[in-house]
Amino acid sequence: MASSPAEVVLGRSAAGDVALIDLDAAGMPVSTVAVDIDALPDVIAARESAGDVRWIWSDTPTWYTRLLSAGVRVRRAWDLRLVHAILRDAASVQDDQGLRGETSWDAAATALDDLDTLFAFGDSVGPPEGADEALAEYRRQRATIAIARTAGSLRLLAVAESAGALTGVELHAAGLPWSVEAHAHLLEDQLGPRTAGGLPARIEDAAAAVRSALDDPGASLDSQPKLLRALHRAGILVESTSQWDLGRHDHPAVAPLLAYKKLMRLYTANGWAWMDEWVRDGRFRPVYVPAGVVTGRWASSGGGALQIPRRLRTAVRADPGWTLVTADVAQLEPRVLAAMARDTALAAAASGRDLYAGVVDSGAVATRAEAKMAMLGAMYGATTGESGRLVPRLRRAFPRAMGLVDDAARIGEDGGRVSTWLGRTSPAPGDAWRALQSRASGAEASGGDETNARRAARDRGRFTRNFVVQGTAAEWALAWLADLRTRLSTLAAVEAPDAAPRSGPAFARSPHLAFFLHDEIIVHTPIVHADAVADAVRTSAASAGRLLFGEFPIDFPLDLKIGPTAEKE
DNA sequence: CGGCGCGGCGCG
DNA sequence: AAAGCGCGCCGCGCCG
Repeated sequence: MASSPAEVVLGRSAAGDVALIDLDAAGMPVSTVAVDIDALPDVIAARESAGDVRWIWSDTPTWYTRLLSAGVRVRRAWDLRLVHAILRDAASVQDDQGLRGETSWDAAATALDDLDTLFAFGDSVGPPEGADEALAEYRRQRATIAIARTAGSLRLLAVAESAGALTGVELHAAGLPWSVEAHAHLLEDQLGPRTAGGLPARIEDAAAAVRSALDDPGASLDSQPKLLRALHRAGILVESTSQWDLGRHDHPAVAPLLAYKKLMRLYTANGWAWMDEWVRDGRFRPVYVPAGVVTGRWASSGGGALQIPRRLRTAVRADPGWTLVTADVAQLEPRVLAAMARDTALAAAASGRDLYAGVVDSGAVATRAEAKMAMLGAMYGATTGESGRLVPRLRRAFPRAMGLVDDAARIGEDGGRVSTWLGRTSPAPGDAWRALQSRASGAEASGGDETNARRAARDRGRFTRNFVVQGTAAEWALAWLADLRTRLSTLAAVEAPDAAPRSGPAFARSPHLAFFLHDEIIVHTPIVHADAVADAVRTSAASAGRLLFGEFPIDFPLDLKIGPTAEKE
């Protein structure tokens, strides 16, 4: 059993430099040192090499971005802003510390644009940066967790969330190795040569084909209302201009229009302009926003990191002498659901490679496609169509798992709140929602009031239904990331110059995380370490499962690949 | 001119 | 083929 890390609070001191406050095991301050801001990276590096430290700070991007760019990496942190948000909303918390009243910690994350100026300690836009305020907030958080009924889970969540915050900053700093050559080749292949002004040739060709097929030389293809009218004039009676709607119609304009939309999407979302703006020195560096989604999932800002088309993944290329280890979890959400619900029948169906095949073997449905549709429908709250029709069969086969999501939905419909496995709690309904419900139950409620209220209640039920599953899956992924990050950091740097990465911070000279997307990771590694990295990826997945669910028999099989990333299917 | 809602579409 | 959850970003069109 490793001893607990030392705890050090970091914050601005009254004199304008940085205070490091060492805490004892009870969280009481035992000593304070003040250091000049320019000396901070060296001081922190020295403490890191002297022993295991958890750095307690207001906000990870604020502090860690500058440290990383000075070449200093830390192992552990406690992000007061992120943990505050968890505890503020957590249903399992008694707020006798007055934590919920400390609203200055509710401030949004620091904008990345501001990071360069933050260490001037001027007018900060983020949460309090002062060491005394940070210490007081940490003591509130510690005490709040200690008396919660689920102290162990909340502490685990706080630590995992903070490790995620470190990882998010590191992912941005390291970036995803991206070949502008491969990307440009794909663009030219699909769109034609880059043009100085006007649209690329393939897009113009498709547009001309559409207008010709519509017999409408002036048809606007980019304005939805105008396009809809043009389609109607040509006798194509679609209700929308979506590709699914269009695809159901058999008209010579449909194929070129779908092609136009596809090419236009590539051009506007991930074309040359995107490349120029987001790829620097062979790296795509999105801004990751840990816990940016209410469920605890990460969001991203800039570059659309969560929406890189699979077809563009061919532009992800390791540096010379390096390779990529790509892994994603097969059916993470239903596995997490099985474990949360302690549903041994679903866990048994999930055992091995493919959960959906296991569901078929259980006899609940006939085909893999039905199993997938039914399971997604159960977790998302489908009520109509084939998905809605199949869900009752899952209810009979897996009553515990389905009972868990059905309960979550009912609580949401009633205006209640639900929590993830580790205790992240969904937000309470807003005033408008409450007003709608009480108006509908009043004496002079109209039929319209009741319809609207019922629809809003069901909308919220679908949200809370999904919240418990999506949020717990996000917790599993955090645990996976955190454990993997630690394991990777123990793999030695490679000294061979031909295996040096082309760009990036110091820590990226050895195997490191390069991408994360909900249930998928990409590690950039020297080729000599690829097998060790793959082992670490698998081991950390197993470890994450045990950390959350103990000995409950659920496994989290990975699709893992060493080598160039390829588009799926 | 900027802000915002919407339709549409990419990702899990 | 799409429906049920969660996102971000694009262009358009409307508003002030």
